[in-house]
Amino acid sequence: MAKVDTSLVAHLPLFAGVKPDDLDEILREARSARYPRNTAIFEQGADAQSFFLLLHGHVRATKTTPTGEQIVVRYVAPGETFGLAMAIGAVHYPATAMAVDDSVVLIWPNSAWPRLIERFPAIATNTLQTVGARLQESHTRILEMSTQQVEQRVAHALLRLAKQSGKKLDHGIEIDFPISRQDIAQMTGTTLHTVSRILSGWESQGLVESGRQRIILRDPHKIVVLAERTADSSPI
Amino acid sequence: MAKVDTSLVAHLPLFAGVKPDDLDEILREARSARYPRNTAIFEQGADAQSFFLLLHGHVRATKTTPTGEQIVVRYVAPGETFGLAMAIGAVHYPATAMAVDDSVVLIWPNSAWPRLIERFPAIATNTLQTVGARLQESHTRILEMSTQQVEQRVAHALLRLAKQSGKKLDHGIEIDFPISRQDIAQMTGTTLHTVSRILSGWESQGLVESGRQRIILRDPHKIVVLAERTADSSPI
DNA sequence: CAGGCAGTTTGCGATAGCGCAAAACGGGCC
DNA sequence: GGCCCGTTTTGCGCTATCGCAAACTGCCTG
Repeated sequence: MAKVDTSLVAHLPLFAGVKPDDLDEILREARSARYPRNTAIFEQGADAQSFFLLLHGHVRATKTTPTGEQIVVRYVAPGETFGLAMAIGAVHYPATAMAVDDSVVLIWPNSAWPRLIERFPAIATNTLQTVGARLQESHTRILEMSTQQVEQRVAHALLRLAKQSGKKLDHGIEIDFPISRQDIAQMTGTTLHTVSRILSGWESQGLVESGRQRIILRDPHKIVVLAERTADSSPI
Repeated sequence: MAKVDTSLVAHLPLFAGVKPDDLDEILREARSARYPRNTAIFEQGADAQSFFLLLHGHVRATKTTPTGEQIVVRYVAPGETFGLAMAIGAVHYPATAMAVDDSVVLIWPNSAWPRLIERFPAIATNTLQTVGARLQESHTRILEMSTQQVEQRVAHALLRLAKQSGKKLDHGIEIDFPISRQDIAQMTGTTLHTVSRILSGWESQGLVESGRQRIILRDPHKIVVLAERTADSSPI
């Protein structure tokens, strides 16, 4: 297996406060793997045996109801951890992880976790902070779903994606991985039909340019305005 | 200040893996305080200076939008921690905490946190697990808001409250603190009007008995059935 | 290069739940 | 015991959004 260069991961929040020498030791416990686009990394409900760090690509975490309805929990960007079931005391993965682009991940066996945080308590602290940040994002999402109209929620979702994984273009920001209307619907609690209608509308106003699993924000500023507009703001 | 008996808190998840002698040392760093019903413990956006452990009573955490709309993030039951802004790397409290009943809390200054987790790494691990559990609950809530009708969401919310803070009666379960229609609306992403209509309907079927800030589940089993019924299940 | 399929667009009718308004209720406080 | 205020109930019209159906499109594959 190709060895992972410590310099590539040393700056990640997960390893803040860990000495470079130690980092090497940590990485030796991991193996790396490549997942082609549209392959599952783990399935909701499966025994959690490993935890992951995304090095390259993009991963979508989804949660499914017994009746088959699904939401997108989040998109994982390079440098972020996922599948931390062990750390948060879960025996099974609470969500399904799928590579939406060809992706490369580091994989630690769960058995490494207790040893890791014993030797490097900073890792526990760092993880607590990331999980805490995700908790706050979830609360924000709940707040949005409770108080905003669909159009605003879609605007927020796109802006967040652009911030997390946007590729700056000469004229606009492109979301840097394949994403469908359906995916956006599952991020915002609506249907792909409604998302399609909204994006069509925006496209005709020149706010976005989009097509098959592809979205470019041509006028991010106006989308911010849309996102912040309250229901009773004056139209036009 | 009255000293807190270690035996009262020794069994809490927060202190799992901490030796009784050490516990005493931990508690000496805290002070306790009493908050009468309907008083704020901290406000969203304020500088986070302390973190809290609820000993007695009930606390409601709410999050408010710039435009004044509000959701209930969660209800805190005795034995649970809240206001962990420091632990998750937040400088300001992300929510407002209010005592919904006369409440007694332990309060640690944030400055105690780094020392605490250094001396007792188990506390960091335990906190990571509780925060992780809350994250999963949030995801479940998002899933429900995305896929279920209001009636089912209200059913789920009441069942959760009953489980967390239900007082078993001869015939049913009473939610053990004052809670209004408005509160339930803010937990489920709807309006107090709709909650009122739903509860009225249930009351006429003998599923619940309720009044001013008071709810008794008279037939929890049927409410479970309601909660699980999918939109396309046959009526009656 | 043709075909097929996944993803997207669009129309149209149905409706759950909102928003507003007003009345009824109940409990605590003086 | 009576008053007052916060809470709850209920009616009614409205509309954002869903749900279904059908057509369209662009990409990838063979």
